[in-house]
Amino acid sequence: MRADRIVIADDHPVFREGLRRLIQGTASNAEVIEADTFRDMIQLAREGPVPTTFIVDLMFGDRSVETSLSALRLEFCRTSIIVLSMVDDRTVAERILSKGVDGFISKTLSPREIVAAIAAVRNGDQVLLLEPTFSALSDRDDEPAALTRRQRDVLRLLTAGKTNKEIAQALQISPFTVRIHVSALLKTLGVSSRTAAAAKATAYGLA
Amino acid sequence: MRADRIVIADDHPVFREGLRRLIQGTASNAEVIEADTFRDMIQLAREGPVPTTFIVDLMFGDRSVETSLSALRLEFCRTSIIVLSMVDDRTVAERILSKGVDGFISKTLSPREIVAAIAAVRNGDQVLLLEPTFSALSDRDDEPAALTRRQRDVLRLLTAGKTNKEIAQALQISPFTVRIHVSALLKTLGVSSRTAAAAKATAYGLA
DNA sequence: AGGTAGATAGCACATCTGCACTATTCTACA
DNA sequence: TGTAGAATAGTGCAGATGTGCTATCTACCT
Repeated sequence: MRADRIVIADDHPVFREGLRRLIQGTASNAEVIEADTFRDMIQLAREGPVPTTFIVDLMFGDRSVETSLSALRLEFCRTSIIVLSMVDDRTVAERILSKGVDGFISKTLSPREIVAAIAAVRNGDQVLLLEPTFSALSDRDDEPAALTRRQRDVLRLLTAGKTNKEIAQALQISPFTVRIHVSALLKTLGVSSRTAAAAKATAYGLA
Repeated sequence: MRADRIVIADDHPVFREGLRRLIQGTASNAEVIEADTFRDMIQLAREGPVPTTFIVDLMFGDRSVETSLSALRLEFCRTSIIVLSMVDDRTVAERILSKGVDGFISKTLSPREIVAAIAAVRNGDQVLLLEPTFSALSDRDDEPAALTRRQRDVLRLLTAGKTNKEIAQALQISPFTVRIHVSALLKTLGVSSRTAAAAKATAYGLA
């Protein structure tokens, strides 16, 4: 069994240190690395073996790392990502989780609960979400990037790795038409290549 | 809130029916659809609104649906996929989970536990747990498709949607060299386009 | 010493892709 | 009944992509 390699990123040294001690108390063989900025975390993660877990504070100063999570998820596909947050906002949590993060944990929980949640992600190899007062989830129909039905059809097949010709065949339309849809959805998604679109679709759970 | 649309695929009518009743007992407004083959499930899923949850038996007769799960995950990105299995094998579970499935639940658990696990996935939008005796996870170093180190570097960036030029810049090598690596990894992965490679990498947890 | 494999770099060629432009048809909506 | 938006189909063009070739350098194995 490969040793766990856990990278903690938080700009509060006290909290970070406390978390490190808590983790090492339950997983003594784990290698725990601390970073006080998101950038440092990436830097440290790229050195040496791929980390098994990221534990990231959502806010650094007044800046949220939310926009960087998709890229993090893409670059470290096999690493568990756990986001810690001071806020308990449900919509924020759902938005974060939709980026492919494995856990969203409130810092307001007790240390024991936080550690238990982290351990669950690490041991169970999956996901979980916390928040004390979560009940039902929202309708999910939150703006899927304003793609038309046909564009979504195309995006789905594109994300599956199909070429324009294959998409045309699958949807029984002309390859020319497929290109129109591809161009349109690239513009909407704000990217300039189909592979980037596929990456974004995967990261955001679109398609 | 959109109604849940749950598709159950299992070749044992009794189990299927029991599961349906259990689910409707806890989520009375859910639309539950039954299929007795994997193929039927896909067929039913493609008709009407996109399902919110798939609950799939791992084995149909003596045939495993394992190889079809990646395709399922790709086609239904926003649908929770839960795999049920008679076997408790840890390595099998991990292999299945690595395909992007949201849950792996043993049929040997009590009905109440199964329903709770399914409800957790459905409500929590993430979440899943499984197997009573899971402890540590394996080393994860199971043959990453025999790609070289450099090819993995390239694949990782490629999967993130980067162009050859961007990859070259990121890795500080020539675009020509990037193309060599791309060509090589395409051949190894058995695909013929970068987007297909990205799809495969995402589905198989490579990169 | 010789052989193999990986990483590097380049060239040439055919194809694919993304974009700009035009144009027709159909549906929904005011 | 227009009008707007979506889907359809096409052409032309520039740039990106994938493949096949050659070639050098390093590391490792026999």
